[in-house]
Amino acid sequence: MSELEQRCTEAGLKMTGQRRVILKVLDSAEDHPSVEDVYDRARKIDESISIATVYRTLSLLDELELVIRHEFQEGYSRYELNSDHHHHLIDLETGKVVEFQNEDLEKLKIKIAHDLGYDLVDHRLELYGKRIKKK
Amino acid sequence: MSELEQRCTEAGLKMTGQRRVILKVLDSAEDHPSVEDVYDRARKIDESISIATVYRTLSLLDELELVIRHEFQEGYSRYELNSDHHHHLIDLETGKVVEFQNEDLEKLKIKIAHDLGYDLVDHRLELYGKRIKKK
DNA sequence: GTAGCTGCAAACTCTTTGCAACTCT
DNA sequence: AGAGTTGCAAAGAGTTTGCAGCTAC
Repeated sequence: MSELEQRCTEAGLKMTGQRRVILKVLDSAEDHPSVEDVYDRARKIDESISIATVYRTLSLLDELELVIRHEFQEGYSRYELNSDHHHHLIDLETGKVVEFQNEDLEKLKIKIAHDLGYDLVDHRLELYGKRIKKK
Repeated sequence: MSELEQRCTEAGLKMTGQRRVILKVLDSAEDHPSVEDVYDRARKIDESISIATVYRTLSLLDELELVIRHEFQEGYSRYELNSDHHHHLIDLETGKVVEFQNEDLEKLKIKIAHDLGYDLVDHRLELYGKRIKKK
């Protein structure tokens, strides 16, 4: 039983075949798949999975914070496993998503919120850029 | 003719009654109204405006960059006039939106993108927080 | 006069949900 | 056995669009 499956079981979820497949898809994803993506990949393993189950499972995983739901400005959601904290730079020409971390940024965010009289609970930072062309 | 109307005319838009009303609503908004909000406020001035026109007008204004379209994590869009550059902190308890600017942040964003090999074209930063309670 | 704009209703996209059947535990 | 889960299809929310008539220029 994978660590992910274990965490689901601990949270009280029944470990069904469909869930196992979806978790596997997420675990082996190296990108930030949309619901459609997860659905397509899951179907390659088990033809019978329905998209409603994918939606329901992803929602549950989001509630358990095992997964992070992103809404890059595309009109739908993308998901990724919740591991190390990081941000995203979206390549406007290719749609590629580059992950990054920055310590200064983390500190600055907290400071800004604090200066405004708030405790930072959550945040969202996305950069949208174009690759610098080498001459 | 307001400055906003003028900028629309210059961009080649016909200045219809509906557009004038919508621009007025945006111009006098002190918040970040949703499409519904704009629609409701516009209807108070002109009963006959349809929501399709509000959607179409806001899209146009967004293309012209006269307006900024936000998608805070709510499942719909909010708009504001595009004036000075700033970011938003959303109060998780009240939904209130606090605007802020931060020079260090601006520099840092550009630097991060550049270090990753990208020219920063656009970005999105939102903080979600809870007001610090005074004792 | 005519290109562009409007209201209306239908269509679209993404997501959620009611329900009866099924399946983990 | 029974609560939780599933697939299906229908419904929802927000947004877009085709069309015939209207209007600013």
